Amino acid sequence: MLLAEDDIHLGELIVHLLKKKGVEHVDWVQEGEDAYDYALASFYDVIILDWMLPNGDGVSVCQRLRKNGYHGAILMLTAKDAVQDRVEGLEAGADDYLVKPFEIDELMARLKALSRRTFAPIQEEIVRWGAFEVNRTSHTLMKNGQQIILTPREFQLLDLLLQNRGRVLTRDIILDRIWGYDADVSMKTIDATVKLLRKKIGDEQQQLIKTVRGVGYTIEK
Amino acid sequence: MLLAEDDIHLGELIVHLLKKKGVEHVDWVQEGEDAYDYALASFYDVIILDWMLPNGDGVSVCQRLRKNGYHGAILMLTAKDAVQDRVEGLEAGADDYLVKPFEIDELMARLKALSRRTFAPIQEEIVRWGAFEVNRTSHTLMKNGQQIILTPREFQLLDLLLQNRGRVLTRDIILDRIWGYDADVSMKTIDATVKLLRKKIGDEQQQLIKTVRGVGYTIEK
DNA sequence: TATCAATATGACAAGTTTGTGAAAAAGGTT
DNA sequence: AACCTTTTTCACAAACTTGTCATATTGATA
Repeated sequence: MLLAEDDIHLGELIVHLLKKKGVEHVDWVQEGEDAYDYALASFYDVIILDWMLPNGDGVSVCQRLRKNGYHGAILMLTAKDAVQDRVEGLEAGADDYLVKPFEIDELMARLKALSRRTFAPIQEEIVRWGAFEVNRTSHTLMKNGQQIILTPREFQLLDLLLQNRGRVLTRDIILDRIWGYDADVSMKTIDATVKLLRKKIGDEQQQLIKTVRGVGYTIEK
Repeated sequence: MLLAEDDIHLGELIVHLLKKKGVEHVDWVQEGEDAYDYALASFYDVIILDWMLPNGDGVSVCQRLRKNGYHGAILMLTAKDAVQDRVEGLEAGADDYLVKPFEIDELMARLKALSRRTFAPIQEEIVRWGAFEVNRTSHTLMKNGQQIILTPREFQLLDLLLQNRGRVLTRDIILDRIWGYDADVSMKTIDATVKLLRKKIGDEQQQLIKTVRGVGYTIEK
């Protein structure tokens, strides 16, 4: 899930509550352009988009996202309650909106309703990578037509690396994204998971997942 | 599209405007029970449901519809604007709500947003699947011409998995879709039902219904 | 090349998830 | 009420995952 909200306090609160409610993965950006870039770079089921953002307002971000093929749900946050504004938001491609100030229960209820609705028309997402084919909907990995069964952690790690191909992910970031910022595990756990993943995909030579000494891990472009 | 609204004037107005806007087919009922019966009898993309209806109020109709497998969109009309009421509506399984009095433009915008989100592949009445033939109207299952009798729960589960072939369904989603958002049953119930279904279709080896550890269940494409 | 920190490796224990069968609970029918 | 079917729960077993640790290996640097 992606949250685009420039108010630091509200942003922190929402992220905190979402995690508490069991939302696996929340990214938070504070500017319109960032929201746009993140949304098209990664894959989000739902985007919570503030109406007013510095550097690219919510409505135009929403419009451009729809134009460029983003098919997940979009929930707009707005301080305006005029009918015309609501209509404008929905016309821009938002699926729902919530007027500030709102209660967190209502946000949760709306998110739930949205993802219930979003669930069906979600696009197949298949990432091809050399001899591999990663299917994010079926949670499967194929190598030359042969299925490789990954554990959840292994799949998360591969997915994360693949989403960031060409970029080196530091251990800090990996820990943050997979185990969560408040996880209580040692860095060694990452190395161990990398090891397991490498073994499963037959990468003992570290040709596929590269170690960048002193920095982290990467899958090259 | 189904409209459940007891106010004659408002009902006529909405039907009129919907037709004018090009909505092909609008059914209009004025009582809760009728709404319930109509909705389960035919297939509607969207149901517009007034919160207060004679003979079965909107919230309970909504709840029962979800419980009994209605998966289209539901838009609630309400005169109430308290946060708690809104949450109640969404919790009951509505996808959206609109507070009266509203402008027709907003209704149209919301309906548009809803049907964009709802758009689902047309449901086949008879689904063929290997040696099996599933009839979704008569709720029967044939294997090589031999009938296998499934209980309602078993059938719902098979149907849900089959509708989502190639996708892994998490326990959360299965619970939501079969038992309903507010079901008071443990996750183990799902496992138990899977077990029963597997036994009936002769899938003790889990070749047909696969377990994706840590994620959920799936029928492969 | 010697040294040191970073990373890899494999084994293990603890923790989770799923399978299984029996039994209880809930409904429906006669 | 007695009977039947379906649904749900429960307890335990089995299978699998995960994180940690001790130790080995590697690579950078002096």
